[in-house]
Formats: sequence, C-alpha cells, structure tokens
Amino acid sequence: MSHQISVMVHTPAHSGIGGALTYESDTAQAPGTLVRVPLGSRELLGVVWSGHHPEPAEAMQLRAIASVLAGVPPLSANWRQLVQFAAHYYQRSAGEVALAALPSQLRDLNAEQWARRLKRKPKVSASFEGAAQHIPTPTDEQAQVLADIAANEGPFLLFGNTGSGKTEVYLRAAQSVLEQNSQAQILVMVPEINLTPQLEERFRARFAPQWGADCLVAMHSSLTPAQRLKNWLAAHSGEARIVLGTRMAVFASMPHLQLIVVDEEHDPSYKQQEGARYSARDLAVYRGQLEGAKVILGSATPSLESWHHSRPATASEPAGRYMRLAMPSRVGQGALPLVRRVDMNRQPYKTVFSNHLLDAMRERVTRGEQILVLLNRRGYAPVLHCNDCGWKSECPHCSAYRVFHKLDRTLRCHHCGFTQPVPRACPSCGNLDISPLGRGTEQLEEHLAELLADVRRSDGEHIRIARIDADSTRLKGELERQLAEVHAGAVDVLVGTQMIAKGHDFRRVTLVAALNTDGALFSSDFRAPERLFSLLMQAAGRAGRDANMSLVSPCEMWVQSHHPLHPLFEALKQHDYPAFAEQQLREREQATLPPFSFQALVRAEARSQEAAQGFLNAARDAGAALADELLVDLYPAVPMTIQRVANIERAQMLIECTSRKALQHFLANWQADLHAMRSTHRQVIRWAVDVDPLAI
DNA sequence: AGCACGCCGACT
DNA sequence: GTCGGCGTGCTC
Repeated sequence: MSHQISVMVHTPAHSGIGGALTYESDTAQAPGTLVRVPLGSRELLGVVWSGHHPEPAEAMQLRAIASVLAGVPPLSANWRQLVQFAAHYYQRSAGEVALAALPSQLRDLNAEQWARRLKRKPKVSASFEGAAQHIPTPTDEQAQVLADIAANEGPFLLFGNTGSGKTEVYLRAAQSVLEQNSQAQILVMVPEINLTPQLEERFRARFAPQWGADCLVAMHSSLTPAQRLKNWLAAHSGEARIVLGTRMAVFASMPHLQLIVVDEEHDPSYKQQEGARYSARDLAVYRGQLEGAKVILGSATPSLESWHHSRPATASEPAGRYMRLAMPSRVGQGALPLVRRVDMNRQPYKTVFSNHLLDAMRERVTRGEQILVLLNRRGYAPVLHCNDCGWKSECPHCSAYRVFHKLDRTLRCHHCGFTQPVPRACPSCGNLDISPLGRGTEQLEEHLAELLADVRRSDGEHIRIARIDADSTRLKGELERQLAEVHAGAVDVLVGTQMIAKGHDFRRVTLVAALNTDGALFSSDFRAPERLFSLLMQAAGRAGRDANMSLVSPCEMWVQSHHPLHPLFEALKQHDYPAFAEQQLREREQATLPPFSFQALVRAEARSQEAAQGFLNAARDAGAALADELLVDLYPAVPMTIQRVANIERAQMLIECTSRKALQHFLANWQADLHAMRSTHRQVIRWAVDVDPLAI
C-alpha cells in the first residue's frame, strides 16, 4: 500500500510553496528521515516532516520519493521543533532553515558518492598526544557558580570580567555533565572561531586525554564541505561529545544534548545577517528549554537584553527569566587597568595623540612594554577631498564615500567593493591639490612611526609598529602570523580596528589607547553606546594579563574624547558594567526601546527609492487594520542609512510592539499580504523581514 | 530559488 | 537559419 509523506525541501517562502510538500512512498518513513524527492525537473534533499499529511493535496498527482538516504538516523523531534520554531519566529520557511542547517554534502553527493562515503570505515580513534595538563583548582567564586549551576535550572547569565575564569567554569560544567551521563553531549558556541582558537585548544587539552581526540568536533564556516559532513555526522550519531562552533552550530543535530554554553553572548555576530536572520544566542536559550539542557550565557559585558532578563527580584517586580551569576574577581592576572580620560577640548585643534598620551607611550615602549592603539576605521583616510572645488571621493554606485588606501593607492568603496586608482588630479576641476580628510588605521600607523621615530627599545633598536585590520589580514593565515609576531615581542605598538580587542591574549600589553570613540556616544543607533562600552571593556581587558610582569607603573587604558565626563566613560573608569547597564536600561525604558519593546524591520530593495518605499508603504496600508488591533506600531518607510549600494536603492520600515507575542502574531498574518504584493510591485528586487534587528 | 518555456537580435 | 538574451510562471 502507498503512504503519503510530507517532506520539507529548500523552497524559499517567496515561492508560494513554503510549507511541506506531499509525496508518495511504498513504505512508511519515520519523521526526520532524509530523503531525495523530485521537484519540477530537479531532485532535492528533503527531510520527512511528519508521518502523514493531514490534508492530501486534492486532485493532484503526487510524485514518489526518489530515494532514502541510507545510513543516517532520522533527525530528532526536538531538532525539527527547533527548526520549526526558528522558521516561524524569523518569518522564513521551515525547509529553508532545515536545509541550511544540514551539511551541503548531504545534498550534493550523488547516490554513488554517498555509498562510497558510507563505506569509508571510521579510522581508529586517534590517541591524543599531549602532556597531561595541570587542572587548576577552582576558586571559591568558581566553585560557588558551579554549585549554583548544578542546583538550578537556568538559563544562567555568567557575568565575569575578562580574566575572571569563565572558561574554567565552562570546562568544569562540561566535565561534570560528561561524567554524569556516558552519552551526554555539550554545545559550546563562540562568536568567531578564527578569533578564538585558544578556546578550542583548551577544551581539547582538557577532554581529549580522557575521552579521546574525537570527542570534540568544530562547526564553523571555514571547514571544507567534507570536514563539515564528518563533524556533523559525528555529532548526529552521538559519537562527538562536544561540539564547538559559531552561530550555525546552534542547529547541530545532537541527540543527547545536555549543556549549551554561549561564550561572549553579547557579541553581534551571533545574529545571522542574511537568509533567516536568527539570533543563535536566543535560539540556544529556546533549544535548552526544549531539550532540557542547561544553558550558560557568558560575558563581561552582557547584552542589555540578557542583563535585563537576569534582573534580580525587587519589592515590586519578580526576577527575570535568567539566573545571574557574578564572578567579579580577576584570577591569576594583574589588576584591571587604570582608565585615563583626555579632554580633547583642551587640546589644540586636530590633535591625534595628546602629549600626555604620547609621553606615556614613549615611556612604556622604552621599557619594553607593548601598546595597543584602537581606531575603528580602516584605510588611510575615509574620504579624499579637493580643496579647490570641494569634490569628494564619492562612490558612483553607492551613497557613500570611497576610502583612500594609500598602500596600493586606491579609492575603495567599503560597501560595494568598487576600486579605482587614486586620481592624480581632481576629477572634477583638474586641481592637483587633493588631500585626505580624516584618519584611518593606515595613516595612524604612518603618523605614529613619525611621532616615535626617535624612541629606542631597551635593546637600542628602532621600535616596531604593526597594523592589524581587515586589510592587513586579508590573506589566509596572515592574522595568525601577525599575532604570533606580537606575542613574540617583535612588535612594540599595535594599531588596529576592533579586531585586536577580541579574545587575543597579548601578555605584554600594558597600555591601550582608544581614539575617535565619540561617534558612538550620540549615534542615531541606540545600541552604539552598548557596543562601544563592550569594545572598550574588552580592549581594557587586553592590558595587564601577565601578573608576573613587574611593572614600574600600573596598566592603563587611555580614552581621548570631547565628552570625557559622559556617563559611559565614568562607568568605564570604575570598570562598572552594572552602572552602565542601569543607566542605559533607564534610557531605553523611557524611550520604550528594546528590551522594553520588540522590533522588526522590513527592508526592500529596488532600482528606485520610490519603488522600494512604495512597496513598504503599501505593505503598511495592508497591515494597518491588524496592527491597530494588536497595538503594533508601523512606522513610515524611510531610506536606509546607506541608501544606495551597488546602484540598488534600499528602504526600510520599522515595526514596534511592547508585546513579543502580538508582534509575532502580526508578522505571521501579515506575511501573506507581503507575498501577495509581489505581483503588484514588480520593481521590487527583493524584500526581507528582520526580527529583533541589531541595527536600525 | 532553480529551471523550463518562450519569443526577439547577431553570428556560423 | 540557429545561439542566447532574460521576462514569466511552475514546482507536491
């Protein structure tokens, strides 16, 4: 007899066939089974979604399943539920989310290749080579936190300074889970795997001696397709006990998941920025609840959302949903650096480094200490300018300036990539006097070399300045090479973008200087101060990590600002994240911004701004009645901050509501209106909904 | 999203 | 006379 099987395939919601498709099969297929099915003239990978379709497509000739992928156990009900939830919450089709979460080789290998892949016998578990390492005794603070984790349900927000030993807590929590249950699996997520190779090494070193080198697998986008398949299968079969990965790992199939760790939970890279725009951190919390796994979110500067969710109970209000665990001490490290603020209003116009800062830098370099200079702008100068006619280096395809890169003498658009050689004369008036405006890391490196030209290291050599940013590390392995040089002490001053503030352990750095931070203080993006504070705290944490270094003067973090008394810097000076968070949350509450409201964004792209906005405003009209009823606010369409990229005009519309549930309900029902408008607004190239957007 | 079908300009 | 441009429409 023949069975009707419902199957999820990778069909975008746009196609009008967003849901599961019905196929015929001679045999029943368990939900979660991987199958190949015909669709049109193609054959696609699909996941059996539920045993039978409740409503067989009437009068339609059903096609038969082409084949079943042998050797892969069905995906669990929990995994399917996670996918279903994510698809619904982020307004995408379940097929798209499901198939994007599976390794591409499952889709790409043909039957023959797949059979060969299955036959490959797993090589004997490699024995781990490495000295049995010293396992530190937990501090009282760590022991207390671990006891709290053991005794409570969670989710937990582990709030601990850089150097407070959060990693040791993760390791011990993982250890106890592995020991309690011989099958238990652990998911550890990090923002960017290439920025935190140390974490993988620490986990491997801790667990491989006992559980074998194969107990841990990685999951991130720079694996080859074959590695990704191998690691996915290891996790899916339960063989890999620990999965360490980036945001994509939140969808790893792990049948015995017991613990999820989200390190640096505040990091924006947990939010996917294309396709299904999910937050891996938020999905981790949902998944933990779904699977009965404990969830630990860790950060020295938590997202204000997580901080708010972990608020303790007050006289008038109950506690938040997360349990906050604090680790205020810094173990095995020097003291937190002294924060020094320079009032740039008292400096001569156009000062880059104040004399005080420069003196401090010279002094430290002479003593053989290292310095980090942070500037969040790469290139030589953000714009090139003609002093005669006022021409500026605008990108012809974008509403943005092209950045002057002096090293290869190009003007580069950081949005569309359009690159041209720097003109000798002004393209508009022919004047030869064109000059850079503003300053980027390239210029800073050059400028510093001049300022410190007369300074000698303790060994009498010239000092060495290096630069690390997206440009200097474009080539593969270049970042690692440059970092190694810094670690080896070959570099005295390191100039870079936020890249250098993340995760790297520069042990001989004793002074960190942050330049040009004022933009974030009064930005139109309400999350800019949160990001700046986090960046500065992280950067400050780079200084003084080596407690054994005997210092003539304490480590310092310098901030140059025209607003040195801004509450953000006051809090930074005290290393007081809670004070900063309280102040920010008060502002957010007054303005009814997240986490006191919930937002979504619809973005539209078209050849003309009118077409993009027209689509959004028509969508607004279509949803107005329902929005009104649900107390959802629909704002008028506006051009995006960078209105045009690669000759495509972009507009967006903000949706706000104080109830997450009402917003969800609205979006789910409005979706159909948006799809229906495709035929009436044909100039719109594409549109997408972003739920809980990070930048507006 | 693919991919086919389908109807109009420059090549062997 | 064909190769190929991308507009429209369908896929259980």
